[in-house]
Amino acid sequence: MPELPEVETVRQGLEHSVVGRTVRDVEVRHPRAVRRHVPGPGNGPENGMVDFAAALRGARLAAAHRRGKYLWLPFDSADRSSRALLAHLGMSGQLLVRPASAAQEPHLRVRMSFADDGPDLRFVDQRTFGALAVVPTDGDGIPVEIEHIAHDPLDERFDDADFVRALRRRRTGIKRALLDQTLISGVGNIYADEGLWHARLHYARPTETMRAAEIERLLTGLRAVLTAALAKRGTSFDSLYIDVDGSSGGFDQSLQVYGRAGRPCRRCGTPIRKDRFMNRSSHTCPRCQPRPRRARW
DNA sequence: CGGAGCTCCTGGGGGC
DNA sequence: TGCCCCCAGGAGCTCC
Repeated sequence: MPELPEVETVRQGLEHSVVGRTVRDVEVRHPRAVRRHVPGPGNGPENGMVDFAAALRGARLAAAHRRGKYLWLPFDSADRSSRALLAHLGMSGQLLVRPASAAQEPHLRVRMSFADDGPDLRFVDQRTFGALAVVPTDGDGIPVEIEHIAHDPLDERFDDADFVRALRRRRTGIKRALLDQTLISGVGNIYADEGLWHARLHYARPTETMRAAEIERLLTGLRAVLTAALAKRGTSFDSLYIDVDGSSGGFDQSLQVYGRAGRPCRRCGTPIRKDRFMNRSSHTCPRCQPRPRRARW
């Protein structure tokens, strides 16, 4: 499940292997992969697959940026300066730099070749929750589609005091808030569970009852986990996440609660508990993270 | 408009 | 062995 450490690892790979290169050809092999692409006016048939490929052909990719779990590569020629290739990996999306001669992956969705005859960039996505699009960018160079995404907790622009205020105004449970990308970005199910364990907070804790010191403790825990995971190039829990070279991340060995149901808490030895919550799994230590009296879902 | 539920999707794995 | 169902979950959408 690509979250901040995984997406940032992919971004670094793209910066190294794709930035500065010019797209020669684009092959869209599955319409769902470009479902978020909006064909521009006067761009021929109202066919997102055709328009996406046409918009990308000939573009020189000038940089690789990330906001939360989104990646984008702005185009740099003058007439394309306000457009970018936007990518979200969803649950199982992979951006792979592969030799043009390499065999097709089973779930290859989009294939891009480059004018320099170097390796392809391939978008492979088993569960098809991910997507690519060519989109307009605003005056700050940010895709309009993702202006609503908050800064992530490793970003120096992230304002702790603003987050404390915004969180305490919410009327929901803390995990639901952590997964809301308009409040804090880059955190998904794995790192939310890990961060809450580090801060000894239960996922159903009502946000409006949280003290500023508890929220700071949570940010400290999240930052520790995200930083350590990034250093290991991410978590490859179900092997669907790999970086642009096809290598796995190593942080799954360091997970404290996620995927450890029934096994002892490494702090107190109590068996880790797994609950269904928000139509997904949540992992807690029942002793370190007691359920609040007034739980909020 | 904030909050919460629904939905998209595929392949691995467990149960029978 | 084969088949069915559950499970993994990010985020846009819809409804209240």
